[in-house]
Amino acid sequence: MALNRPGPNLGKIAAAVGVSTATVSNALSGKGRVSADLVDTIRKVADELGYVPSQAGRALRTGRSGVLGLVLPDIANPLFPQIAQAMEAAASQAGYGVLIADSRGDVTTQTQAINRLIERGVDGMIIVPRRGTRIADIDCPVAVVDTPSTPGNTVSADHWGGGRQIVEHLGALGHKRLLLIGYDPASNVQNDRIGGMKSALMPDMSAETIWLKNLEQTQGAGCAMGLTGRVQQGFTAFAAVSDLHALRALTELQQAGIRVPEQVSVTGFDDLIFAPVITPALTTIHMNMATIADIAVAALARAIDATITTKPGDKTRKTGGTIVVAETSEVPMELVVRQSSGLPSILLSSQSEGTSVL
Amino acid sequence: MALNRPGPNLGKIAAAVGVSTATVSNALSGKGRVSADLVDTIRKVADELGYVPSQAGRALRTGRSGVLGLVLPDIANPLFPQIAQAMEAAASQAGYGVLIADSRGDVTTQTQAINRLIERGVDGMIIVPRRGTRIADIDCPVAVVDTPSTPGNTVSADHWGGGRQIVEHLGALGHKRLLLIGYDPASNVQNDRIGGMKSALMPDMSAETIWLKNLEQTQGAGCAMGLTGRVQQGFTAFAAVSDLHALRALTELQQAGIRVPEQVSVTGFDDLIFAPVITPALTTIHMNMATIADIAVAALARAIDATITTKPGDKTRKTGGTIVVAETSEVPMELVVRQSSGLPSILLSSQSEGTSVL
DNA sequence: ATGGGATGATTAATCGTTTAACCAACGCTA
DNA sequence: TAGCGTTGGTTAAACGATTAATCATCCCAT
Repeated sequence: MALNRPGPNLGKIAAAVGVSTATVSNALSGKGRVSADLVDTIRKVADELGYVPSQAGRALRTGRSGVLGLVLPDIANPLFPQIAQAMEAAASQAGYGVLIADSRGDVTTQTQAINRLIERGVDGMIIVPRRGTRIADIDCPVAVVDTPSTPGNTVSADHWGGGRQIVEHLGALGHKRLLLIGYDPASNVQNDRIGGMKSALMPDMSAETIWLKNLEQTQGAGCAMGLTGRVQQGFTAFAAVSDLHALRALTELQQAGIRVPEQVSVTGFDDLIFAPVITPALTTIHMNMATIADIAVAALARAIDATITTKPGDKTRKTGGTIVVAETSEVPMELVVRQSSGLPSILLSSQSEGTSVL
Repeated sequence: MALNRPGPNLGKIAAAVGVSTATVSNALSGKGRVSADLVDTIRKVADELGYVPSQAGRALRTGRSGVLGLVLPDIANPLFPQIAQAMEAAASQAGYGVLIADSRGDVTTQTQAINRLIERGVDGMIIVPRRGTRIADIDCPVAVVDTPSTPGNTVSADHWGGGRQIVEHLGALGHKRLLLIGYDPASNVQNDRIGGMKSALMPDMSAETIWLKNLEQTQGAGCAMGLTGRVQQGFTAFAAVSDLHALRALTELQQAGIRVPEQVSVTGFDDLIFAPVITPALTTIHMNMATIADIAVAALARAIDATITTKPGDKTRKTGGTIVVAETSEVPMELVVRQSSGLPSILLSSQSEGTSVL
């Protein structure tokens, strides 16, 4: 049967020019020794014929597929678009394709997804881990993108530093009592963000932390957070570890008639798509995904290029489990001040109240 | 050089069992004629050796990569996670991998992205088109997922029907004056949603449509929509073509002290991740992405299997531009009634006002 | 003039899988 | 027992690109 690809191959070009396929290959790759004008001729003919190299043939010969696997704990995560977009851009810039693997929140599914990627012959993987992810027994270079405190983390945003910035901002505005809103206490990222927030508290400031996941276990998913009570208790700022939870807090407060930012401030994390367009626009921490992706892909590419130099015939070679390291592992986050954070009502009451209505 | 893959290949299994590689291939694929017990032996040995077939070798021989390309107009679109997740699931179910290509909103970039996919040898593509997308000159099966009114659409949600459902719901609640909120008047999907909404208006109902993109061109991105004025004009329901815009409307109304759903109702589209957790939870239209993905992938797989039967050596074969068709092209959407829609204040005022406070 | 580098191209092997074509038995019928 | 279909396997040729090894020139210095 042997289904032929529609386009021409090296042999066709070689025949057209009147040289050997090896020369064509060398000319196009610029590797061997080919005279300058022959290179030109070959390039031109290749273009005319609309030649596109067969990745399959190349992959078979070189043992490299030119494809990276992107393993995500849950594609449904609202942050995923940013990650996928940045990784795809960085990878295609570096000449790689991106194969996605979603584990839909399940560890077993994740293992299967990783195996499928290996079967597809990816040259490397970018893994955004979930607690419980088994990375050890993957036999290709792996870049781990989580948070600096995670062992083996290759590169990530400086979540701790982001937390600091948020609280420094709120502190500068004069907020004293903060409610820190996390979702999953088992998440490294969220813990780092909260940890950073706490570390930036000035002596005259205090903070309490709630974890929505725990709350939802008793009160059901999407339950109210009881923020009205918190406001009465004197909390003036609500700092969430994600814009999603910040939005949840914001709408709950608005619904209760509490004015943001006049009475209390709300801040998020990640600068999700809705952050700038809601009213009031959300003060949040922006993540420079492009930089993170560039670093991750570059580190991966280096590791992949390194494996190519291993001696041929070394069948017992174990590139396995190599978690790639990058020179920079922490990418700073950026505070984006919008309308949802402002002077706390305590301070305003000493001035004429309501002057800073949006 | 010839970098060897770490694992065993067909030859290794063949040597271990003492048969030819062809027999091993036949045994594992179940194609040729191999005795039942020999199949068992081969399977067992293959397992023991941890054999994983080389996709590169297979791809080279069969001309099929086992990979589908997923072309998206803009990964940053909040609906993308759903699409990617569903497509990945459907594809891996059908034995395909998914290579992503993002065009970051640009048509030129999209063309390049499509070309990269072709170079990578994808067997087929799933394209969520953008106006201006050139599909004609793609030489592999293509499934187009947009909206039924788009020419060449393979499968999509019944956006028109979804629009109908929303307005029927609002009509049943007693709303008479509706503001329909679109973003981009050039979007087929949005036009169908709006069209469906209008088609469900009862004789005693009226609707006006605003397009945010036009608004933003004069007033800047993320500008206010002036909904307070609309409420004063007597509009009691705001139906957006996306949860994102519904959220924008909702927060703007809440900020202005207008109560939802007591005074006015707000509805969205797509059931984005924040829809159920905000206050009030958003009434919206849910899209059955899994079904759409299954249909798209199945149609694609059929077309791919069909090309394999074309005679070998047919170098001039043009599978090109074949937009795949599916038996079902419209998948119904589902109304999800939550808290953001309710009886309009006009009706409530005849009863005791404020009884239905959330 | 002749050995020795460059230079420029070719030859042929190889990656791992699939599959058409062929072949050797074996059993069965005529 | 010659002929024939069936069963169970082997052989060998692809697929397309890469690259080590080889070869043929030509040039220049000794």
